[in-house]
Amino acid sequence: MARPRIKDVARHAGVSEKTVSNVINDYAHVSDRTRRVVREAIDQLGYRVNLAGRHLRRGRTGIIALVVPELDIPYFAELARHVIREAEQRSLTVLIHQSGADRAHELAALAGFGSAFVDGIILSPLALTADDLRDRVGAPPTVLLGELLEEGADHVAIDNEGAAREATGHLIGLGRRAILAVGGRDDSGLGTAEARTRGFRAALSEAGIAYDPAALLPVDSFRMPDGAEAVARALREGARPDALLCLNDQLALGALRALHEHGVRVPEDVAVIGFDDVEGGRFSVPTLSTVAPDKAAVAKVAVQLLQDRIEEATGPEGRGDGAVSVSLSPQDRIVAHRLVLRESTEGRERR
Amino acid sequence: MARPRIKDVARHAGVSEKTVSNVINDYAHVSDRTRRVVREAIDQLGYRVNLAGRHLRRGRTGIIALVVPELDIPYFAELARHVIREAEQRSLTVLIHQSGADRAHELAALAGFGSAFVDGIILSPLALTADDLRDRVGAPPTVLLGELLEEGADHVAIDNEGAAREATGHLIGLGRRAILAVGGRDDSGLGTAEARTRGFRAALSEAGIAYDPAALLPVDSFRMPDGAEAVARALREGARPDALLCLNDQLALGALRALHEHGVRVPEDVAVIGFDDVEGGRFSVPTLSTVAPDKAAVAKVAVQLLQDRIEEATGPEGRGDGAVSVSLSPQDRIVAHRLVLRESTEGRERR
DNA sequence: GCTAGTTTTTACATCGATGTACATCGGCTG
DNA sequence: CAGCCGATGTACATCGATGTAAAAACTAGC
Repeated sequence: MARPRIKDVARHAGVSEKTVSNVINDYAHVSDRTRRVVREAIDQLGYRVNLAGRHLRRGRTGIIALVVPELDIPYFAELARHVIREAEQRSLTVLIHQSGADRAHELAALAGFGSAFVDGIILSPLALTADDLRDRVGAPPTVLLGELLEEGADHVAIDNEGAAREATGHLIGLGRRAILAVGGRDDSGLGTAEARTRGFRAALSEAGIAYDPAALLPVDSFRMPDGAEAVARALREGARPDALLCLNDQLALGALRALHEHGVRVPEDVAVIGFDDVEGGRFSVPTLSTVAPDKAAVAKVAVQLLQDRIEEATGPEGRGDGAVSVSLSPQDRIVAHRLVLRESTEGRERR
Repeated sequence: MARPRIKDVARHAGVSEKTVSNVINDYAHVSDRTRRVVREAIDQLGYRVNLAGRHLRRGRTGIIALVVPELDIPYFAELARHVIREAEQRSLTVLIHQSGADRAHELAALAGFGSAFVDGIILSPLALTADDLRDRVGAPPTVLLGELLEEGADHVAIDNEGAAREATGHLIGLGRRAILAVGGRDDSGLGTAEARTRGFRAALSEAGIAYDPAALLPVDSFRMPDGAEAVARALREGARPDALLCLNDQLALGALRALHEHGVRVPEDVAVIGFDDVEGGRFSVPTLSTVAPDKAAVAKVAVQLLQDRIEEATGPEGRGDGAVSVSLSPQDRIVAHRLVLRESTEGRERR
């Protein structure tokens, strides 16, 4: 049998459609008796509201999109878990979208998937440029995760530069001097990797260690194979580091593997530290020291901020046009991070 | 300025709303000149179709939901990547939903999130019972991943029992006799873990090895900490296995860590094999032997099957009522798997 | 019993896009 | 040049739910 509509429920209960709607939406002025009759009709027919109709009328879907480069980079998966939890508490549904670190996909996401059917977007950009963020007429409210790409957008991040400086400082404190930055790159840009590279250089400079551009091992993406390859290549080419600052844990885990294959001991010969504090680093051999961002806080702040923007754009009851408003000044929110020291820098004795 | 509607574009271009709609939808009989004029108006106004209106009219959203227990279990993240890719090729958008292995959430997903706004669902169930799958009036078409829970539902899986038998056989072939199944459980049920446990027992029995129920190390969930704890506890309690069949790679990676901490050599003292072939197992120390399901095939078959069901339920052009149809017989699709042998069973020399 | 005030319920328009059915146009045939 | 045809374009109804405004039902007070 076809799915029942509100009309069917109304007929079945002998009331008007609007009354059924009122019951569904807990409108105050409905007599108990009517309410009961309608409820029964709903149960009997197995009626459930049609989101399309409601969405059209209300102008809101209650869905927000989380756009990440790759879901199978554990950091993003763990972050997604937190965002979902946080959104759920505010009765928002999260649509996760994988951009594949592809500019076209990220742009499509920014535009609301070519159709404004999400109320807002939390975007973790990799390939976007600052220009892409301008001129977003009609796009839904957006919060960026990671480094600020451009004035005028809300964003949530840790202090990447400071964190990298601390992590590098930790390595230096262990007496290491020949430190490579795996994933490091030219630090003039705006992204997260650039900020971390800046922190790396700042720490070297503070310690009076000369900086050699060859200390940056570039990678194509931030995954285990890339970390393993970059380190293997460096060793083959004669590099003799005594420490590695890996710009994320995946690179670090790949690096651990490469060091192992080359018979290099960690941390005795080479100390290794990463970023993100993913679960894999707590069970690797050796366990991985890392910069742990407060992921729950990132998620909480991002969802909160986005919800504020949504309400601002459409009014608390919806029925706005969903366009970006420029009234509130953009927010830069920094959340906490901390160093988590494990075997890959501190050795086994610490356990 | 408010978001433009089709009406605004029509006025701007000096044509009717329907003509604009025809252009948007690539209807054949529109003159080139009209098409161009409309396109220009669309660009100038920055018009994008409103999904709510289209959805209401067409009865389809082009969105399917993928429901997994936990996104930060890499297997599901990797699977999600494949499903997304596959769906994209069929111009479907994937909404990922995390059920937290929670029955209430899985039920909500089955019901289409309390509102039929997804066209179909791919569900990887953990906590559902067969009963939950009955009586799904009005719910969208659904494809299950993993073992068959109940006649009458479409599902896609590998031959879990057979795969477990092969994996166990491999361990036995290495001369191992004292094999523990990490994550193993009472094998009378219908889930994936149960099927793998059956395969484990079958292999033991074929090899004439006596089965001791203590060989099953139960876990609360299938993550690294659980694997590490289960194995650590077994060792503390005096177990002296020479091989571990771990029901997924996360458990195996946790087990590797626990063995390492107890000074047990892998694979010399204990051989370890897992399931899923996640990326972490290719970089662990030692690398992890595993049963590799053809994830791309799982995704492909699942999306394909789901799309067929959707068309069947609503007609190729949409505008159906989205209710479950019982006309086509339910499909049981088995996809390929293979053993991937790495250091954790074969040792270093193989590389 | 009637009026004023309040609560409950209803009819109707509306959100935006698109299918249906029909009107119009230009060109071609005989 | 009438008549016909296919190609284009349009008016209108429709999808389902809900806001608005007003009618209906009820209550209380005199």
